[in-house]
Formats: sequence, structure tokens, C-alpha cells
Amino acid sequence: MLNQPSLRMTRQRQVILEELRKVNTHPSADEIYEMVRKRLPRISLGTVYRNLEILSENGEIQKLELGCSPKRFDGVAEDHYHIRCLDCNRVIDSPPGFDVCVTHELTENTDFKIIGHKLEFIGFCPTCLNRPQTC
Amino acid sequence: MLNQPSLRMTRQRQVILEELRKVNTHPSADEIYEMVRKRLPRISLGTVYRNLEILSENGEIQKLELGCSPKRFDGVAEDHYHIRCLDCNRVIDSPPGFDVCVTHELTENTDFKIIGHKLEFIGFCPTCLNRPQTC
DNA sequence: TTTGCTGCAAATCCTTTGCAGAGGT
DNA sequence: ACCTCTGCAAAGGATTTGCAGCAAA
Repeated sequence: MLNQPSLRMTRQRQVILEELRKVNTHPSADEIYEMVRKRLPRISLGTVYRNLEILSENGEIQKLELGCSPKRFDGVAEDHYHIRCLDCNRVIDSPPGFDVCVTHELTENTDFKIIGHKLEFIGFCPTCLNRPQTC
Repeated sequence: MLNQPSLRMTRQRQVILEELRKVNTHPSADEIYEMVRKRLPRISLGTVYRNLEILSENGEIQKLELGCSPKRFDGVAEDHYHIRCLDCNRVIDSPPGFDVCVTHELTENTDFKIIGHKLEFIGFCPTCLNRPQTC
């Protein structure tokens, strides 16, 4: 879509990528900032945002389009589905071995050119399920 | 989930609901504010946000959990899918008559209690498809 | 009359951006 | 050397909230 500018693998970009790929918690930009700061104490939050944007534009990582804020990031670039807890917002990868068949035949019934879909499962995580109700 | 407080159908709440149900454009809070303001010139944006929240909590409308900001609202409370244009962010209801089968067998492979899913198709709307490229 | 609701404005949260200097290639 | 990238800080967009008065029930 865009002309690719020549990118540089700076220390900051490298560490952000490494730290994000260490975890499977789908952290927010701010959480990634805290993780990276342990190795690069002088990095700024703006730099983290800028690099997450660039890395996801280049397909190294994913910016998750979930219905919650702040946005979350995934070090696994390959498309896969997620399950989000409605209570604590924890996000996990959906396990393999279940069927999702979303037909794209849809294209014939609309003027839109469909290029994909976003699917997110919602529910409650074990922790929130077992916690006694607060009210 | 919560104890339901006794709600009042104020003029503001009524008009917000009416205006939202007139359209199928899935407007944002700010767009709804502009629509409602023609009938209630002194209404505030805060009131619009508060009422949209209350109405969606009570199942009168839907707050759409799409991967775009600002959030959009739907006067149709029944669950249905949407198609969003990646370019202009226009959102339309997905037409009936196509197959989506998302099995919830998923529950057996995870500790989460799955209660539903969010599915959004993405693509390009006719207007954006036909517009000459800007670059 | 009760108490949920409103308008207003300030605050908050998340994210982006302008700038001058640093650092990859 | 070139030019992208950085830290800093300020700006920006979207949404929430405190408060004193208003108005449904």
C-alpha cells in the first residue's frame, strides 16, 4: 500500500520486538514500555508507540483490533483468534482444534470488496469465574 | 449482573434513542450528538455519552466493539454482523443469506467460559474502491 | 418529594506529533 | 554523510466525571 521506507533496526526497535515475543499476554503499549524499560531505562513511551506501529505495518507483529482500550499487541504475526475475558480483559490465544468456518460468499451479496474478518471470542477467564461476586 | 437502578425516560434519553433508530449508519457519540442537537439544542455531549452507555447496558441499543475509534452505536439491539471499510471506516450491516458457522466447541479446549463472539468483516466500500488512488 | 438526570467544564486516558540532536547504514 | 530514529514534552481526540440545580416518577 505504501512505499516502504528503508527501515533501521535500532536497539530500541530490537528490544521492543524481543520483549513482545517473550510473552503471550498480548500487552498494551504501556505494558510493553514497562517491560522494555528494564533493559533500556531511557526509552520513551512515544518511541514504543512509534515502533509498535512500524513493526505492525511491516507484519512483524500484530496490533490487535479488539473492542477494548488500550490497544494490545501480539508478537505472533500469523493470523489467529483470541478469547477475551469480559471482566478483567485478559486475552489468550484461542486453542487449536475447533472449527471456525466463515464463508466469504458474502462478497456476492454486497458491494463491498471483502478481504477478511476479525473474530474474537468473549467470555470469562477462570480467575474471574471463581472470584466471589463483589455485589 | 448489576442491580438495576430505576431508570427514567427523560426527554434527552428518548430523543437519543429515536434518532439512533432512524439511521443505519452506526454513528459515533459525536455524530449522535449533532443529530440530537437539532431537536434539543441545549443537550450536552456528556449527556449523550451517559445515555448511550445506559441504553446499551440495558439492551436497548448496541455499543459496537469494532477495532476502530471513536466507538459506534447501533439502534438495532439484536446481534448481527457488520462490514467495515478499511479506508473510510463506513460500517454497514452484513446482508443475510450467507453462512457463518462458528462452533463454540471451543469451550472444551479452554478454561474460559465462552459466552459469545464478535465477528466483523473488513474490506473496501464501493466509494473507496472506485476512487482514484491518491499516491 | 425523592433521587436519578442534566449542562457545564474540567479531568482523564490513550495516542500522536514537532523538534533538535543522536545514531544506524 | 545521509536520513531515520530518538527523547522530551506538548498537543490531540475520545470519553468520563464532579457538581449544583432540574425534573421524572
